[in-house]
Amino acid sequence: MKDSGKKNGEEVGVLLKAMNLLVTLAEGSQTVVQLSKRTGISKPGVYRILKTLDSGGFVVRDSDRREYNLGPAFIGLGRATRSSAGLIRVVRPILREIHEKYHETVNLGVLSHGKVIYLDTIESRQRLRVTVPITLQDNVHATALGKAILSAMTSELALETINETELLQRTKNTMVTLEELLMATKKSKELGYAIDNEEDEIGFRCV
Amino acid sequence: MKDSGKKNGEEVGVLLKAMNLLVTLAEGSQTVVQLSKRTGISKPGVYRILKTLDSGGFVVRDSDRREYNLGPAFIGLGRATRSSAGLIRVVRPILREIHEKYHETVNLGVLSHGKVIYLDTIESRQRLRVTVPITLQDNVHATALGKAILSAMTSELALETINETELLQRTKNTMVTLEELLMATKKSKELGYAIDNEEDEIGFRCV
DNA sequence: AAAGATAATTACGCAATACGGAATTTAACA
DNA sequence: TGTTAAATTCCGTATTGCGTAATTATCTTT
Repeated sequence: MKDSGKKNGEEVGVLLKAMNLLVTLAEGSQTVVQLSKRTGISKPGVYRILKTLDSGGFVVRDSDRREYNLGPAFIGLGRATRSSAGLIRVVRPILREIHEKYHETVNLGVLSHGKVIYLDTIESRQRLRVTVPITLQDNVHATALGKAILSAMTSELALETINETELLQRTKNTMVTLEELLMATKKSKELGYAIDNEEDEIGFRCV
Repeated sequence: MKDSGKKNGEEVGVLLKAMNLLVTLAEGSQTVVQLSKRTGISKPGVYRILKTLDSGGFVVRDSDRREYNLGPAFIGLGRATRSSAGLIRVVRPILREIHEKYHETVNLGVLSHGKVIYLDTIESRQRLRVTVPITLQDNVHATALGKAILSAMTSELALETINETELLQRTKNTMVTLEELLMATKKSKELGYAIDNEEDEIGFRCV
């Protein structure tokens, strides 16, 4: 509901807004008003940006022209990215193996500017009630995957990364101090895995 | 080397440029200068936009920090789009079947604002010499796929679609007049398939 | 290792652009 | 048909992004 296109140093405001909208859209189709409320961007602003993105196939409109969705361009760009990265092809079999073993949802992610961006997911079959909407990115400090990545870094690098992010209090269990987080990271390094105990969202635990 | 961020009606200029850059990047990693030349956007402009996209994980920089690539965000957004579209899951087996039968590259695409956006591709094994770089989108009028799509539409809709695009002369075989194109479309409708006879790129034929 | 060349990055002042409040049109619903 | 809520357009203004030119970093060459 607040910052959405704040220039940090020399970045382009509209673009930040556009990316914000796209990331928000990844969670499901939404109307102009909904997006405006979620992102804090003015209604005409959202409208203009979506219109532009639409012209490039980056978003599409529903049959009733009210809700917007991510467009076909992302499928193409996603493919292009995968083929240039090559990572997923290598890692997917491993994810699948883990999934077979524990029958729980398995995530693959990378770190980018203090956020965990999910690259691949194999969903649990026994999905309890609701389907979890696809999330594009999450905070490093409040997810098991994020902390696992941190623990695999040199401590200087980890520190630098943590400094890049705001330690938002997502739930009452979220670690919001640098000390806590570094401690947890160290522990993870010893254990070989990391834990998220309802730190990002109540009702979800993660290993 | 020319138009890149021309506003048509009420669109956001920088965004058009950014999309242009991303589409260009889909063809392979490139430097600021290369992108500037390819797209006609000024060097500082390219730099600013890439910097912004980088901050959102939409592009990444090579290890030597000179070349830019599409970023992990597209993998996530691609996944999100696929799951909401559901189309590919249905169509892929069919593509594969065709591929098995003829051992040639098979493409799946949709029409978006007068361009064919490629959603999925199964590449030919016997790839002659070079690997064809992944293209995100092509002109409707100069590809077999584009013309196939046109032929499946009502003629009014096809006409409307054609009017949306500039009929660029890609090669000496490209159809640049409305009449030619409508004629070809009609023919395709009868045949059940469409042909691209070196109309988009010399050396490539397509069915 | 120094010089030359090429690319990345920053500075900066100006014009265009994107901004958002308010008005208007369109659509959904009762 | 009337009512409400959303989409879309208007419009004056300030901001933002723009591109030239200067600077710094990086790669090449001898």
